[in-house]
Amino acid sequence: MTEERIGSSPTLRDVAAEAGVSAATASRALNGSTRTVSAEKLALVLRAAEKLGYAPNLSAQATARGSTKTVALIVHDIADPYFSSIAAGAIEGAEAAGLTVTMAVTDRSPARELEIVSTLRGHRPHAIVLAGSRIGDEHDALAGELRAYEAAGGRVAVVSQPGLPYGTVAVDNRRAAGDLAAALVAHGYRRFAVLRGPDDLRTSRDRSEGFLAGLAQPGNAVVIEAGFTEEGGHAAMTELLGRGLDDIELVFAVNDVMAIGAMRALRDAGLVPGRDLAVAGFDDISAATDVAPALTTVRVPMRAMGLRAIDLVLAGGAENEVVWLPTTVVLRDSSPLRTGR
Amino acid sequence: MTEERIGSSPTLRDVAAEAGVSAATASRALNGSTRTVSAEKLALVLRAAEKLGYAPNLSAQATARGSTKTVALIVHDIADPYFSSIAAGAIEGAEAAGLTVTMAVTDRSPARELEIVSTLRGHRPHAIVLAGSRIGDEHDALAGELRAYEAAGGRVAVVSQPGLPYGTVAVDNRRAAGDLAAALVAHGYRRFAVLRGPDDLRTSRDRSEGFLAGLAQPGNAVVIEAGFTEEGGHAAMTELLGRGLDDIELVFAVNDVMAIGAMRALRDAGLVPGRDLAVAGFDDISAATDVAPALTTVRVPMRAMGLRAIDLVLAGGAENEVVWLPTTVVLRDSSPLRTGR
DNA sequence: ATAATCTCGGAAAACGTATTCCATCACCTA
DNA sequence: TAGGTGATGGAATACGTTTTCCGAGATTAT
Repeated sequence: MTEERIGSSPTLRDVAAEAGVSAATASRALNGSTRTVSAEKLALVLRAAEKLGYAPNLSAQATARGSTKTVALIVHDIADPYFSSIAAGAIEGAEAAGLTVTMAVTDRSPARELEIVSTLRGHRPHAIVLAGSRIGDEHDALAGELRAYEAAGGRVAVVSQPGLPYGTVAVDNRRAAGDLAAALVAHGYRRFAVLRGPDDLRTSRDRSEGFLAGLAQPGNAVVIEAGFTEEGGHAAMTELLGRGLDDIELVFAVNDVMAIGAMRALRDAGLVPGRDLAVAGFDDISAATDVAPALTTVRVPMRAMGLRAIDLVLAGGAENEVVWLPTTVVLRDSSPLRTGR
Repeated sequence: MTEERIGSSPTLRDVAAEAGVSAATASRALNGSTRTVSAEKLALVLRAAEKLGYAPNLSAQATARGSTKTVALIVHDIADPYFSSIAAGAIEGAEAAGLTVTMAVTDRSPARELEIVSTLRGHRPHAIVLAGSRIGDEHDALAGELRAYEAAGGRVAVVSQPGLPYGTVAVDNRRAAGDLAAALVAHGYRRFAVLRGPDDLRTSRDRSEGFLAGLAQPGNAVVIEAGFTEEGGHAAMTELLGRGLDDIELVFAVNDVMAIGAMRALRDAGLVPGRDLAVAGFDDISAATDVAPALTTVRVPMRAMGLRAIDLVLAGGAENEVVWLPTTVVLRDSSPLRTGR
């Protein structure tokens, strides 16, 4: 005998009517308001809400309150384990705080990135987390969009790109790559190739420069640029093999997916990674343990990075606080100890 | 000399005022309305919007229109390559249609799943896509929530769980697993172990039952249940080894991450996957190609599944249309041809 | 020339909620 | 007992849009 309107959700007014109270009281009862409501009416409202299957319209709440309960996460490619791990951490942190995460992927296109941030402004998310962006300087369009967003009260956090005027969580890519280089030199390696990503990718640049700086004689390395993907690593390694530089002992790819692509290229050429040519990567994605030989790399706490980025925007601390997370060099079978020459 | 209110975005009224027109005209000018507005005023409004850096408040739009431009995607674990690939496809499809994707992860907890759908209803998303859920029957709470959501005009699509009264995109897990079993039998294998996930996971059940049914003598297989994760695969394989069933020739894990975990357990025990014990998985995640030996598996078009799920909810075709996507058995080095006994 | 239609602009109402005022009532203090 | 104070409920308004409705010109058909 209850007459529910078909085709639409029950509204706060419906609940109020059912409970025999005003909309204001219903509103106060159903969410954390400063105002108190009598136990009697509270029970009435809760019962009515339950009976009608009421779910507050979050859009309406957002316009009334002027703020939303969502945070936007921007990644290059969600299928890339690096980003999906960061996303997992971010989602975990956000859900713990009662926020929902909206996600957008840039496909590594700066134009797309700009477009995304621009439409995102319309969503008025509580915060925007940029994972692996390539914001240039203060003068480009993206920086402008972000400034506008911040001016309107939004929070911004950046993952893995220190030096921008936002809360940042990062690892010291340069130093870690240097540590890796030093460890490999200590393992007996002398002649290197570096497979790096596009030059405008801060992460790629830091890692490749840090690695070169960590070598005893930096001159001894050939550098090849390629896409920041497994395909890119494959292509770069193929090119390297084509050049016929037989004296190279170890190939360092600036991230694990590239390194794994490079290993595949080696196998395609009939070579055995680790034996014929050593390989090292960066990130320690879970696949790094599973490939054979297991990949020497630098462990980056990706999940923690996502989590801390959320902390950062929620804590609302200093504007451009930088959280540095520790890394570990992990040597595995893809770079066996090199005895003798 | 322009006086912009600090601390908040320009509103439609601001734009209208700046352009010297009414709010109604500004609204009509700035979005695809049925009504036309004169070229002159249109230019004025566009110029004003540009000047002020106007971005429409999507929450307000949503409450006014009564519908949002978002679709919600629910996955078990975004760091799992199976789900992150589906997510990549879904995001691609959604962005192409001008929708934003909000994401939630259940961590494989039915309680969490219910909670998520319930809060999601508040967002009034255009559609909800459930990837890898475990909705039981029509009587449980989750089904109830979904019914309420649909009654209010929302669309639901399900990935990989046919038989529910929603648009579905799936692969025929049972048949594909049977095909894989047949191919392995043809390769000379006779004695099998199956590492499967929790029994209430439809996907796991279909794959393990299909595999057993595809064997010549189904009796010849031992079945071990474990978590649907790499850790689960590792644990299951460790248990299997502990049982000392030396006559087993091939271990089939119901998904690739479990299979990869199983391979790791083999190596931990000093055995060589593929030589001492063959392994096969299911899904063909990209890591399957990169492990050594490369993993025999069934290719599932995960990205396409995400994409088609979005198509399904956008097309608005038949309520419970099922889209079947093709699979391919791919035999790799982890299950070498078995010659003689 | 007049009626009928079309085009376009703006005022105002609507969407579903939060919140600001009032008003009422009970209780406490002096 | 009078005035003050605190708790509680409701009416009304605000949030930033979209959309309905109305009216005024302009255009077309007769």
